[in-house]
Amino acid sequence: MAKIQSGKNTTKKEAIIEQAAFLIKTKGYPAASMRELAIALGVEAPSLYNYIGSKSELLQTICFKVASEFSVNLDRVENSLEGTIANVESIIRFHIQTMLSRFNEVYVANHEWKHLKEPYFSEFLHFRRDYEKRLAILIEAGIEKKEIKNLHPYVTVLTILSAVRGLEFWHGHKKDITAQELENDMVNHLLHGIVK
Amino acid sequence: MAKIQSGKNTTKKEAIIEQAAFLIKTKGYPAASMRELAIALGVEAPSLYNYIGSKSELLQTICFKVASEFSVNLDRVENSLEGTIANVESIIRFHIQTMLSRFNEVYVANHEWKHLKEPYFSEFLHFRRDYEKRLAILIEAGIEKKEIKNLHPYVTVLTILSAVRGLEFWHGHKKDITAQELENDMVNHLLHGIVK
DNA sequence: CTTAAAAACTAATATGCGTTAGTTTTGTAA
DNA sequence: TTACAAAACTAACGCATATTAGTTTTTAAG
Repeated sequence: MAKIQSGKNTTKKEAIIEQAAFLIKTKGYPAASMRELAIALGVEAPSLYNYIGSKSELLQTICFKVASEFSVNLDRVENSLEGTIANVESIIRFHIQTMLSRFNEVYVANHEWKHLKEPYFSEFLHFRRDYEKRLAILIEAGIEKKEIKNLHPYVTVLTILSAVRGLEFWHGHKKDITAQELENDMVNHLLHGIVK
Repeated sequence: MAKIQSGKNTTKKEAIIEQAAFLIKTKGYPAASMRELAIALGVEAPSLYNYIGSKSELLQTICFKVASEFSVNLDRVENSLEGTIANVESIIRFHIQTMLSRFNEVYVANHEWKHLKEPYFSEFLHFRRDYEKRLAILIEAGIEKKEIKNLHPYVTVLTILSAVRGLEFWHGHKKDITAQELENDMVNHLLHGIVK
């Protein structure tokens, strides 16, 4: 049968991962079958094992790649000399932009990580908690500097992260509003509220 | 083997649905097996079919029950004589309270509805879009009355719905903050922002 | 052209799934 | 005690799954 097609600067393994992200996002990890993945790549299922070790390895790769990118960005912000508001805004914008530009992978990392096997499941869970904790510390610093309202930091973090995660549903609405407007309005909402 | 236990005011079918909500939430619909559901109820899998028609029927029941409750609440708010801010606040609080008190079922309705079969899938999708549309109309009215900032209504709706949906992750943090504080802080954040 | 490795294939294994059929046990009312 | 229905059981069917083993085809270099 046909060969696995890979774009110019991507290996075949990366082509598989990219397609897997789309399929897992669409069907959910347990319902995403290797056969269907193979068909999408124009190949029989066992051929995939020339490139990957297992189905679960695909999920691991996607989840930890995304996690790493968010972590690196947070490193950068933590070392920034800006004020808390500017830092929080920067993080929100990064989340929105990453969500919109790398939709499939980010969606999978957000929703399908619970199907990771041990020890990856625990590792990912730990990463998530750590990420939230680091954000909460950022918020707390802003509260102490009286730049930010004294709401419970974890609630603030949860509200922000959940809101940006919800961009998954921004599909089919792309005509009404540009990505830039969306980003600006959501930042405005999360920082300053909607009450006039 | 043992009989299916049901609480005082619930039928056995309701006991099955309740346990199914927990299992589907935990494992995801495709990975939630009838055998495991049966074990949790102290029974063999085929015995469940004395009470239910199929596995997919369980998902349908859960999803549409939750949808109905949110719809009824929105009916009430739409007929309210309060201002837009009060209405939006009321809706946010309802979402938070329902999310916290009926966690399993709301989670399943939020995340597993994509595994509904036709025509239920389309029906549920239509309901969701309709619900968002009704909320957007509420927001638009507030903008016209100059009670609410002129942000894109759909972005506002998306931000609010996503934020409350994120309460799924508020577990293990229950010690630090009461449900009432959580509710108040999130409402405050979504209405007035975090910038001092 | 030959050769060797890469990459596809076919066939098969073991496992788990939802569900049905048929049977036995349990509970209740006459 | 008898009789009937509810609710459990065991066994099995048909199907889909991830993965492995072994084989053939394709590709590319000498």
